Amino acid sequence: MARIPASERRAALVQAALRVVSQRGIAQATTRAIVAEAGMSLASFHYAFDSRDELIDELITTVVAREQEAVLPDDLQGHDIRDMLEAGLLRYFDHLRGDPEHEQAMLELTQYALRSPERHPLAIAQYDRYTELGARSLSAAAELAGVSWTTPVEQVARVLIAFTDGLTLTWLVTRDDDVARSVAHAAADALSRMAEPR
Amino acid sequence: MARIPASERRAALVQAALRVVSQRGIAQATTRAIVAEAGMSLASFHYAFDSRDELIDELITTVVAREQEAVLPDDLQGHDIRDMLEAGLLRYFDHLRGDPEHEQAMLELTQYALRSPERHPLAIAQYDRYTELGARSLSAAAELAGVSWTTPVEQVARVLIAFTDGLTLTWLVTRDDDVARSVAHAAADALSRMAEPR
DNA sequence: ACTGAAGTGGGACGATCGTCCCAGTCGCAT
DNA sequence: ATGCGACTGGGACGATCGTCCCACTTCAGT
Repeated sequence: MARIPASERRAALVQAALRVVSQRGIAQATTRAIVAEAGMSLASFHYAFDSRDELIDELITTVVAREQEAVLPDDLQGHDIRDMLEAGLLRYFDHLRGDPEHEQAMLELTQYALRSPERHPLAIAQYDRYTELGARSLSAAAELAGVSWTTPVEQVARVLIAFTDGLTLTWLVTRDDDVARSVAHAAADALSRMAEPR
Repeated sequence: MARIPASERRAALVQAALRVVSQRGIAQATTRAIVAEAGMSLASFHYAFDSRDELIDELITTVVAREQEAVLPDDLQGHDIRDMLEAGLLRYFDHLRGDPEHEQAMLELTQYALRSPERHPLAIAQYDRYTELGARSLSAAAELAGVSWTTPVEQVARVLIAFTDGLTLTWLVTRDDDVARSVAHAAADALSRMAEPR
C-alpha cells in the first residue's frame, strides 16, 4: 500500500464509506467493509480515525456539506412560479432516478443520526443545509417569476424539503414514476400558492 | 416462566420486538434484547421462530396490517374537501406527536425491508396497505363533500402517503410543529385540487 | 548515512451477535 | 398414574464486530 498522509486517507475512507452505505446500507458499513472498499488495511482505518463512529459522523457532515446545488436547478425554466417549481421538482426526481442509492443512503444516515442523542444535531444540521439550499432556489425562482413569498422563505423551504422527502421515500419503495410526477405536480401546486404577485 | 403455546409466544415476541425497535432502533433489536423485553429465554425465541429474520418479517407484516384506521379519522369534519383533508392530516400529525417512536419504527422497518431483495415485497405491501387506507378515507371525504376525484383515487392516495411521509420525516428531525402544520395545510391545498364538484 | 516520526501490515483481543443443543419440566389425553 | 409431546432454561458454538498492539517500512530533515 502506498504511503498516504492521514488527512487524505480520511477523505478516501469517507468516500469508501459512502459507497458501502449506498450499496449495502449503514448496517453493513463495518470497518472491514469500508477498508476493503478503500483497499486499505484495518490499521490504516484506526490510524486515520479514532473510531467508526467518528468516521460516520464525518461522513454525515461532509457528504451533506458537499450536497451542493447538484440537486438544484442552475437555470430556472417555466412561465410562472408554479411551472418553475414543478420543473425544479422534476429535476430533483431525475437526480433521484439517476442515483437512487445515494438518496437512500442519505435517508439512512438521517435515521441513524436520529437514534442517538449526541448525533441528533447532525440530523438537524443536515436539514438546515437542505433548507438553506431550498430557500436559495425558492428566492431565485420568486425573483424570476416576479412574485414574493407570503410566508418566510425558510418556512416555505421546509415545506419543500418535506415534499421532496415524501417523494423520495415513496418512489424508493414503489418505483412508480407516475406517482412521483403527480407528487411533484401537486407539491408545485401547493407551494406556488404560498406566493403572490409583487 | 409460565408455559405458553408457541403461537401466543410468537405474538408476544412480535409485540416486544416492536417496543424494542421503537425505543432503540432496529439495529439494537437483537434476539437477546427482544427476549429480555418479552421476559423470556433465548430458547423460547427459537422455539417460536426459526430465525430473527422470520420474526422481523412477521413484525413488518402484522404491525402494518394492524395499523388500521387508528391513523385515520372516523368522523370527517370540515366545510369543504380542503378543510376535511387538512383536518385529517392534522389528526395524523397529532397521532405522530403522540407516539413519534412508533412512526420512526415504521420508517426504519420500511428502510430495512428495502435493503434486501427478498424483503422488498414487504415494503411494497406496507405501502399498498397505506394506500388502501388512504384511498378509503379520500373516498369517504369526497362523498361527504360532494366532490369526485379527477384522478383515480388510488393515485391520489399515493400522493397523500408521500405527503404524510414527508411530514413525518421532517417533523421527526426538526420537531417543528409550525412547519408540520404548514405541510398539512399545503398538502390539503394540493390534494383538494385533484377533486372537482360533482 | 542516520534518526525519528509517520504510516503500514497482520494478527490478536474481548464483546456480542444469531443459532443450536440437550437435559429437564410441565400439562394433557389416556 | 403415567406416558408423551409440548415447552423451558442455561450454556455453548462459531462468526463477526470494533478496537488494539507491535514489529516493520518508508520518508524527510539533518
